[in-house]
Amino acid sequence: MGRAYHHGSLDEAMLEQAIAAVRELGTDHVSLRSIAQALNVSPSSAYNHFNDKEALLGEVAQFGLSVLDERMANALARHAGGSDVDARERFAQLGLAYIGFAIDEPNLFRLTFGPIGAKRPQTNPSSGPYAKLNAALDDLDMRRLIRPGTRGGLDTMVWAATHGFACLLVEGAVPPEAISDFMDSLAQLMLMSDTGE
Amino acid sequence: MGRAYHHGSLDEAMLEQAIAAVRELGTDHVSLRSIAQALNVSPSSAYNHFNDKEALLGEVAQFGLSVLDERMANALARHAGGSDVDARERFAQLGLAYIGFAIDEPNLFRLTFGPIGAKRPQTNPSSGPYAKLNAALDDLDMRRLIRPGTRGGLDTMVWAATHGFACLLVEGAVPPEAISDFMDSLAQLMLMSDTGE
DNA sequence: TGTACATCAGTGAACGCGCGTTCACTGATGTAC
DNA sequence: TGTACATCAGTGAACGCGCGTTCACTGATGTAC
Repeated sequence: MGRAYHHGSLDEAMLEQAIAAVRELGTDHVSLRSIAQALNVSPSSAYNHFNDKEALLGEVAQFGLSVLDERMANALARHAGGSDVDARERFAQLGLAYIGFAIDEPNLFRLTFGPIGAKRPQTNPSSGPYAKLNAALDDLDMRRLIRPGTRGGLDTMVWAATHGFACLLVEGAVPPEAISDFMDSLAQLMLMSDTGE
Repeated sequence: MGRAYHHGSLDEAMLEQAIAAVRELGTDHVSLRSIAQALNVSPSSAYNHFNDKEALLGEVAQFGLSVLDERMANALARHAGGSDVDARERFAQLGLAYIGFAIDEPNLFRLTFGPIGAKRPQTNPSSGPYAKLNAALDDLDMRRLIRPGTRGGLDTMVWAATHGFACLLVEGAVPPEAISDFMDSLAQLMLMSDTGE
């Protein structure tokens, strides 16, 4: 029970607490002092592990990105089949994972794609959300499921559309009921018609 | 020269000062006190004109929206012709106006579409940026320039795509050089091919 | 035209607060001999 | 196994700050008679 003088893993504890605080209160209402207080630790102890407040928030942003990436990976895994229908479904689920992240974690979403998160160099450009989107598009393209000649700008386009929709959703500019229409519209624009109807 | 005891139009002066401060520093670094100070007025005087800080920032957000709307109106006016080419050009310029606003006024853009701005009821749903986009799409649709059957979700889709691209641009996730590719890709997806190439 | 008075946009002091960060320090840990 | 010592993760007090908001007030303005 005796609280050790050395915490042992204060850095991890602080990051976890910061993540919880951002999730609950939003980045703007998180302070180093409140995090230290929540851990029964002096306000200055944070400086043994982080350069400053922004460094800690930066790690929270990175965590947010990893959560998004995990959600997208799960979405892919859930529809791993080899058929064209599976490929379509994977693409759709990737977008829904992105949007789901924004809905479930609005504060994390805002931090991850806000000024602090954007400043971070992405960990690995060959994995991560953007790479997953690109791979899904390549897959659709090889199957000749996207409109011929449109592959070029499609990654940025889909990324922007999905990200923008998620932003609008998070700020309440668009209601959640609009999600399925949005996904349908996106598929309709970029995919070859499947049913022929 | 003698400074009047009654300022005369302190409310307008404060709003102007707030706009300037947001533009320069970003919403997070604007305080009521600094605005009062800049106008050589006591910190409490703001409360004769605004309920609280958020009320003032809300008006700044509204101003931001009006700036965007004006830019879009100008874009339309610059290409008022009656041909199909003009209609296409109007649509494209509408998007570029949106993106240009984000680039030229990143802090205003963030405020306008952030939590504070989104809380505001839109002044008039029948004018404003969204209505302009809708009208431009209707125009294209009547001219049979958009892919048949895609009109339905297209307003939300284009709005999301443009907004998302602007967000990515503002946070530096995408370079300005990507703008023209983005616009091309958007046109390619939703418009009937014009040159037949 | 002159006077009494209500109005209300300003003042300035204060409340009470939390913030990020620095600094000299201390005490627990672990290693070298 | 026992001791000396370096390390460094913590402490706690302080610095210096700006913040939003309230409050009793005052003095300029404009209106009614």
